Amino acid sequence: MRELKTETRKDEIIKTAAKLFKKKGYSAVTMRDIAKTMGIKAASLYNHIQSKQDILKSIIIFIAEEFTTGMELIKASNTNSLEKLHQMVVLHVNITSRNTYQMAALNNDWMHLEDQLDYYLLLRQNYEDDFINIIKSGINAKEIVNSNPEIIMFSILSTLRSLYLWIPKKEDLDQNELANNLSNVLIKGIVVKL
Amino acid sequence: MRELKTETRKDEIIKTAAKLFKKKGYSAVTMRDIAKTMGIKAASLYNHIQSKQDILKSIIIFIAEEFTTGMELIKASNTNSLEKLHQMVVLHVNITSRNTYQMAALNNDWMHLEDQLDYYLLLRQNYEDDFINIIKSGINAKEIVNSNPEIIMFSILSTLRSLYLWIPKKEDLDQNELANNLSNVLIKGIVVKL
DNA sequence: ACATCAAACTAACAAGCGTTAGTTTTAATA
DNA sequence: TATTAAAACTAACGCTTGTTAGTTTGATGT
Repeated sequence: MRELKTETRKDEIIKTAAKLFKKKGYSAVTMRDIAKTMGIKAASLYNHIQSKQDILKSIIIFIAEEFTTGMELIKASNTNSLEKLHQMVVLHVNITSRNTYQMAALNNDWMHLEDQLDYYLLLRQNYEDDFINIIKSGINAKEIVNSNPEIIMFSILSTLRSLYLWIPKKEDLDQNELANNLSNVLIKGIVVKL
Repeated sequence: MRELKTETRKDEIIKTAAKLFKKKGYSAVTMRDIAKTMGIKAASLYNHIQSKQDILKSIIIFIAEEFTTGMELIKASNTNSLEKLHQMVVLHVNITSRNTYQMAALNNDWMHLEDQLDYYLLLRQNYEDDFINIIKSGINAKEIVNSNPEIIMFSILSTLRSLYLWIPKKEDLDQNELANNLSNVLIKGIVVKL
């Protein structure tokens, strides 16, 4: 009889692999590294996964689709552009807090995807298109300064994409406080207004 | 008689390697990849360099020391904190414009340094310490908002460290314009003040 | 024409890679 | 207790890796 497990052995392998990928990158991690960390032999991994590539795909596509889903909700929300940007900060803080290791792989190892590379690039392009449209709407509505929209997107997105490097060091800080501080800095800047 | 060459064969190897490291990461690039790109055999590389590790070290340490030198000049400059932050943006735009491939290796492959890892980490730590001290001075002088200095540093530094991903796509944009736009967005934010 | 020397070459190595095949262990079910 | 299935194991494969040793090439200066 088939049970409903909370975490399968495959999930453990993927989690362990993601942890190692964050530390050394996909290419530098061997199947023997992953196995040793789990206290088993490399060949045993293949009872649960199809290939090393299969592990990378599972990690990256899962997260990429979470971002896509989140962005759909933000687009559908009935709010102004600045509020949408705040929701995006919350989305990134939330996903990154729950998946620090996986976020490292998404950011650094996506180019090692094989079959799913085009699909990943499509999701990423759509996300960036949605992002820049929110910024352009904000400029049109005179909520956002009339600066180069690409520079604005680049600046904010770079910070959000680097969260995975920073969140694990600050486990005490709670998600809401971080998201609020961060969107304040990103949106209002840091200069004291006179 | 020894000539003074503008670019040695070793420099060409390092430049070629950096280009490939940016595309696939240090671990995924083989000596045969580098050689093939240059139209020679892998063994020939060893007439000019000591090891693969030697190439990585040359790339990363050179850039890290450029940042250290730049930061010393900024610290010594007789200006307020906001002006120092602007100078840091200029420093990053300048170094990144001249070394896009090398910046990728610095950001993504530093953990594969062996002998020089501790030295690199020291330079990075010193840089971040100097950075955060500038921010704290700005807060004390009431030039910068009294927000969490670590969040401010993280936000700005993430953007500056990601410049290498973005600059090569915008070869038309000139350095001064980019630096000015960027420090405006980072310092003044993006919200329209009423 | 000859010597020199940098920079290429061929050939090979030992170690490590992802992966497969077939076998044994383990623990729950009938 | 016997059966079954999941999940571990051993052993090995074909290939790629960084690197070395020794040799040939080709241009330069005397």
